[in-house]
Amino acid sequence: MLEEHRGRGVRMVDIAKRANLSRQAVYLHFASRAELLIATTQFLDHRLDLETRLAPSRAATSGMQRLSAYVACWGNYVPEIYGVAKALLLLKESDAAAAAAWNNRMAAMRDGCRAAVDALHADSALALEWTRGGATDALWTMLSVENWENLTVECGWSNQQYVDRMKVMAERMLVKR
Amino acid sequence: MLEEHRGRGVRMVDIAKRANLSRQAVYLHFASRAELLIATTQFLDHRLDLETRLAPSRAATSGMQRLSAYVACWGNYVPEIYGVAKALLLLKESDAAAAAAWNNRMAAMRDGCRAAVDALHADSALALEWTRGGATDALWTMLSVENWENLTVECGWSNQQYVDRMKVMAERMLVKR
DNA sequence: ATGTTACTTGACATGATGTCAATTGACTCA
DNA sequence: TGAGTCAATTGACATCATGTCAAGTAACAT
Repeated sequence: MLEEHRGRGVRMVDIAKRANLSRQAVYLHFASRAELLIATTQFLDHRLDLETRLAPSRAATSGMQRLSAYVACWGNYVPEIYGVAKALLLLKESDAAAAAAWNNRMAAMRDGCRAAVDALHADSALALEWTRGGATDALWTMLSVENWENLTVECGWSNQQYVDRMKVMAERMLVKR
Repeated sequence: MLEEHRGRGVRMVDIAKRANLSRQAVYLHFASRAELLIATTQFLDHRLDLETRLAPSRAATSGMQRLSAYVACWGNYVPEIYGVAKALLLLKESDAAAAAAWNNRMAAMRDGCRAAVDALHADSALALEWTRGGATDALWTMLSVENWENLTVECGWSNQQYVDRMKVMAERMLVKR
């Protein structure tokens, strides 16, 4: 349902109906909407097997290859989690638990960015303008779900275009020439 | 008040109190919270004199200079409007009028991005990987308020760092070498 | 004296989340 | 067969913010 509605306007009563339950019964399973969304995210992560998807990036033998693989992995992952992610993103502004859960996930994503930047650095391929921290911040921000949303929904990029162009952007931005 | 609270949690009753008015009286002046926020944005734009601030960018004699001046202008503008912008950004998800107002402002910002990209193109300085449309999308997304928020608030960049590094990012990303 | 203007107070509707109490139907176990 | 447990139901209620409506008031102008 979250995918269908892009994370917006899905109420507890809608979820209950779809599960053939009363609204109140949902609270017998999840203490709050935030908790339900967080559990959904974890379920999705497990089902989509993020770990396996990350293998190509981890197996990369050069910094540039690692960066490219990471961007591709993430770029193909976002559309699959977009609905839940957006719902959590909206809730985060008013719910501390949702904010914590989101920040936690983003911290994990940031680790991937740092690993890619470190791999570039190890190859002496990181452009001289950047510190490793700064480059990680920049890459992490560029790859945000909000930016994916902006580029695909507002700008009309296909996901393939997103991945291809984001690879170009990341490489031009970070890699020494 | 919006600046103080970073655009979050400012209710009609708070605004009314600060103006020594009853909550209901505010509705004698603004039909809805959305309208009040939109009016506030327009007021701020006027007071901060965006047009004058854009002069250096318009006066640029090269594409690269124009890009750099535009990034600086925008990067110094965002922190001044952040509170209202964030409030509008939050409301946009649930209010059509707020969404329209926001999109309108973002369209204006996008024009600035396109002008910078066009100036690069006119100098034959736009990197070959980019179409003008694609480059505009990318620059526009990179300069989003959300990204500014991410880099300054989450990553702890000072605004000076934001401007300097964003110039580097934009240039590396878009300019041919 | 009359009307206008800006505002006040108090009451109410709406919509979503979340809580609570009482009840029901199915299943299990001694 | 009777007792207990479990999942769920219904209905009522609290909360919180937005937004609406009606009736009243104080200052001021003509």
